[in-house]
Amino acid sequence: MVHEYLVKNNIKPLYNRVKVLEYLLDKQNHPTVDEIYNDLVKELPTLSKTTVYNTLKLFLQANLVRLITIEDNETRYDVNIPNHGHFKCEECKEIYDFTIDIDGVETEELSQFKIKEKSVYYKGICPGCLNKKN
Amino acid sequence: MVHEYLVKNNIKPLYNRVKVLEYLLDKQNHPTVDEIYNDLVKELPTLSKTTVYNTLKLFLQANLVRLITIEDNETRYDVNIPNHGHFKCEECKEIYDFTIDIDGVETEELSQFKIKEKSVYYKGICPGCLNKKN
DNA sequence: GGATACTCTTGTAATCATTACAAAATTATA
DNA sequence: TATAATTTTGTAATGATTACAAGAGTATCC
Ligand SMILES: [Mn+2]
Ligand SMILES: [Mn+2]
Ligand SMILES: [Zn+2]
Ligand SMILES: [Zn+2]
Repeated sequence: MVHEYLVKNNIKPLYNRVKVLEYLLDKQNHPTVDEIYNDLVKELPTLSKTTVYNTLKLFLQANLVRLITIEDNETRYDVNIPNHGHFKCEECKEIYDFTIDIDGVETEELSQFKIKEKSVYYKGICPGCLNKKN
Repeated sequence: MVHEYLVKNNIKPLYNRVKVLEYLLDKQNHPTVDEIYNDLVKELPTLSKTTVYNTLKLFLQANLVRLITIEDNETRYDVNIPNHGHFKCEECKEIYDFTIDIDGVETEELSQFKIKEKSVYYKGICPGCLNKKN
């Protein structure tokens, strides 16, 4: 449960925080701050966008969420699940998850480096959009 | 030679364009627009930042360069070389290239997807910064 | 419970990278 | 050389993110 999960990660489970994390867990949507804010403000009319930013920064520091920076002009957020990459469709802009065993790839060049985080982003066209083109 | 390389890619080899591409090829630096501009303006005093943006956009469309979006607040550029990933050191902020055979990784989940571009970003601490810490 | 201190939230203003745009300069075409 | 097309430039507009201070909420202690 989200409440306990926050406590376990040393984050006070305040109302807004629970709502933001629940949002990220429910909609596996890779949302922007604007999307999070616009959806949540319906339920939480006094919510401010700054709070969404603050909350996400807190979650980032605690490694509960991670940034998705496929595009240089849109920052998206995702719950932090290991061994999954992201595919962004150039047509419909949808972001798909896919499992990838990136830890299984050899990178002996980096043997002296301390690796803390790995990101894999693909771009292209999704099956749905490929079909529409034919 | 840069001049011919541009011609071959259907890009008029105008003076600024040659300079920007040479800059990217010489300094394997993964520079920001600001860094490119600030360095080149020494040689090209009338250069404008808009031109740097325009030129890079052109190169992107022609697939001569690619975006590096490791951080959400800094867009960097790199000459487009296949099968290499980027490691960014959290301490010194340096971005290191490393070779990675990402095409060798199985992703049968994406068998119906048309993949056009793959990016791999790691974060952590580089050997130099690890040493300083001890 | 009530006073006090601490933390969180909010709204507005500031910042900064990028884009839009139109005029000036350059280059190509005839 | 004239004319058209493209490129460059400088400035203004945009938009996402951050800074900041006041207000609201929460915890602690008596
Ligand atoms: Mn995801
Ligand atoms: Mn590189
Ligand atoms: Zn699609
Ligand atoms: Zn370092």
